[in-house]
Amino acid sequence: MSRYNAKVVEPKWQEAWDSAEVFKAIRDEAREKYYVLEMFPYPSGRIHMGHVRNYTMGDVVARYKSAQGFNVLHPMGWDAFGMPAENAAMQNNVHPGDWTYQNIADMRGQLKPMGLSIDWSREFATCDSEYYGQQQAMFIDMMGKDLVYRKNAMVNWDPVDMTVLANEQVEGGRGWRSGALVERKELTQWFFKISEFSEELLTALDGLSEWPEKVRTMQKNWIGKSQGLQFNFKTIGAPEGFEELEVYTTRPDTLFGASFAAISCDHPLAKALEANPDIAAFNQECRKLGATEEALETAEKKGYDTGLKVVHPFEAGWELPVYIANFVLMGYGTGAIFGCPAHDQRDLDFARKYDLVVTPVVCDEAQNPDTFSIGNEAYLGAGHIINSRFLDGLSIEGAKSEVNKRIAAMGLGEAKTNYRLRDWGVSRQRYWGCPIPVVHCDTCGVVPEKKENLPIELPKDVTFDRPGNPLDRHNIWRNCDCPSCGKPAQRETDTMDTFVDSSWYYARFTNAQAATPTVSADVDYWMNVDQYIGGVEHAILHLLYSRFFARAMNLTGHLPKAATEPFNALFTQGMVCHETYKDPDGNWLTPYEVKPVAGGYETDIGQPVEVGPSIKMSKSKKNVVDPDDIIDQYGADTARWFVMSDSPPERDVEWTASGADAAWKHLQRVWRLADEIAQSVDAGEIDAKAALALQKATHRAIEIVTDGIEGFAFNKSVAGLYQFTNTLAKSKADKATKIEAMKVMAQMMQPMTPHLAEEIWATMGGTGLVAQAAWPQVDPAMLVDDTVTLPIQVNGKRRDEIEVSADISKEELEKIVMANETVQRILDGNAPKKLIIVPGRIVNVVV
RNA sequence: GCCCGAGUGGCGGAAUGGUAGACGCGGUAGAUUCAAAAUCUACUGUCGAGAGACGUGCCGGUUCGAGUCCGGCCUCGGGUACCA
Repeated sequence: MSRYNAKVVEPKWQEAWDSAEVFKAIRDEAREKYYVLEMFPYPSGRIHMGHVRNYTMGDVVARYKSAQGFNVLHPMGWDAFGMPAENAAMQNNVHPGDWTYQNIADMRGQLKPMGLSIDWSREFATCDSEYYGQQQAMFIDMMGKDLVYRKNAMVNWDPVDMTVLANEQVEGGRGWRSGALVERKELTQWFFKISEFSEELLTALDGLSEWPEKVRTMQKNWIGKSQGLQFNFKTIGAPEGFEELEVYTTRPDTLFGASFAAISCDHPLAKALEANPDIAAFNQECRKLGATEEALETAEKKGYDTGLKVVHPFEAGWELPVYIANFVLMGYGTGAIFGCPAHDQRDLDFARKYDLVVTPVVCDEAQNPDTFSIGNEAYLGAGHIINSRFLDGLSIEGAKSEVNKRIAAMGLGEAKTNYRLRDWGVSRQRYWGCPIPVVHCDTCGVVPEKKENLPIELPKDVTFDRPGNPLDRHNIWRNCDCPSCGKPAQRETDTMDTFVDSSWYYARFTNAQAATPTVSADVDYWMNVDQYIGGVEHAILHLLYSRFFARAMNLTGHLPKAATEPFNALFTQGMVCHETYKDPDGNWLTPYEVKPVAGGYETDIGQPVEVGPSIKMSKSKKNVVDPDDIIDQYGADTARWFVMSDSPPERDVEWTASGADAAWKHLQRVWRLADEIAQSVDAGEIDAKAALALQKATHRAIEIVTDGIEGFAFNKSVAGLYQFTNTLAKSKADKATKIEAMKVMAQMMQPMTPHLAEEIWATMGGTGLVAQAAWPQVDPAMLVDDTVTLPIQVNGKRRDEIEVSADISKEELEKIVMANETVQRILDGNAPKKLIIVPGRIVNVVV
């Protein structure tokens, strides 16, 4: 018996595919295309199980679609800019570029042996100047279409390192390196006008029928459309220029329940009041809260009474105090609100703390309006208006429109639709990113670079011995000629958010070497991505930015109108999780640095290990496991088979080492079976019944495996293949029938275990490569069974089962059921109340 | 805090509102072997001798019938705009 040796077999077939250029995607208008794309990886240096799972899923789809006759595009690239490269530069004194390209080489070296059906000729990294130069060209085009602007925005500022920090680099309000308390600081930064597309991005979600509902819901909530009222309060005692305070509210119906007004610490009025040292100090304290929404929302609600008042618009003598409050966001609405504590939990918490009036103005229909009062929980439900003069008795909706009408008539404001979605700040004060291609000229102001000067390449000679952006202190690079007047000028030193890089890479893959961002013949043919696959963690930012960018590319002539929604179908796979470990000093440990002991883990030097929850594998938490061991030990097919088994693709998986061995055993078994069949000799009479049974099982397997792949339930396809293997192993059918069955097995296994499938295909005498064979077709006649097993329930509980012919009549079935011993015993002479028959499924006797 | 998910045997998981636990791991017993590995066969949710009872995170509801639908919770995970 010949043995299956993955180490020999896998490279052999990979070479065969390469030399036949099986996976090279060639534009061919005569053929229908299919574009499969997995979210490209960040080149951290090692592939992990998440990558293996993600790229195997994409590969299964790509190979399956190819077998169905589509002209498949399945490319790969690298999301190569970003912070880790700069961190490595600081820690290990390596250049971010060298570090990144070395990582790419390492990871490519790990990916290629997996036998993925990728067209590697289209590979690029976003840090290639050929790529980011085209991105700069599009930035300039977007400036031309007025999609880009500058404004002030907040960043995390480390006052010791004198540098901008990412949110991730702020831990408990302190800078991760310096330990200094982080402040919010205003900087002039570049923005894309994504908010101009709020409505469009929202309504277009309805057309994304092949996206998961949860992703569309998350994006909808993120865009956050709200109908409200924007109006002015008259102020009393405010500095000059602040005679009015403009607020935005989604609850104008609760205006008579107002008990205070509140402004953000970044509101112009709050800043104007900073002459008062107490207010300056309070504002400063608020700014130390950090810049994230989470930090602001979970912080204890605090306010400072400015002493100013605003006048209620419907009652001249009614004055409300004006607070500066740490929970009011400058970035949403007008940065000022009125608080109605009875019907907003945050406002209520605030009012209880500062002892403000709480007047209910919406009454629960189930309550008595005279006694309805608010405890420590705001009332958010439906009801009618009370305590509100001319609004009393109205519904919430009725009151809203009445208030809007009166405010508009008084000339104080108007109804307004607001969106939570903010413009996309793309400025990063960092080196390892795409330089923003503009020049600052004393004469001409801010001007775009000339396209013929692109790419504006990053200078190589930089150092990371000091914090901050090396571009800022690289005077040779910074100094340039103004593209407009030719006089000496200075380059912009901000680079772009890496989300920009990943917002159009899918389009670049359609012609990765072009001298323009895209080529219309190629985007026209290959776009859209038919199946996009990636993690749910990208449900909002990456996917929303990509949807915006595709629209911007359409407006600047780089994508056709048909590609403004670039991803036809989206599948979000679950994450690969692992426990986290910390040593007694609180440093993260990798799973390789801990060893199991009774009751837990300890370090190499015997220190106790604190075990944390199982969470998304990430470099920063060090809970990453290498798939290399499995690939080395068992081969790529085993690794691929293993990650497709068991867990449904959309679910998170917890990495465990057991099970890989089982996958390997199964593949060995299939090979052994194929080998036995090839060497077998028919003896005696041919068993026609067994042959038919095997043929039927084959077609049932085709149905299960096909449905599994179509439905992104690869684990069910795998289970079906296990079952089919068991059937085939036990079959008494003749050799020819078994060979046919085994050939179908090879075709069905090909997307998941392509190397073994080729080997079996060749052994069974298949023509050509199984990678190029057509997908097997189900013969519906082979799926029909003569008899069917029906469970019999009594009162919904299963009591017995009967075997009946598949086309039995209802009357006949009733007779059989009533004659059934178990039913008779339970009925005990009584007549049944009801008999429910679901044809082919179940019988339920109701007593 | 807010938004979005998930929760089923010892474990990974299966189940158009219709036999809960397919398939795999692990376990037990047996065959084979000088012995072992490998392989093959059978059994394997819990309780119970059995009939049967109980079982899908918790509480309640709809239904002839609920893991599945509805309401209210709990726990865990993802996102929260400078991690990618």
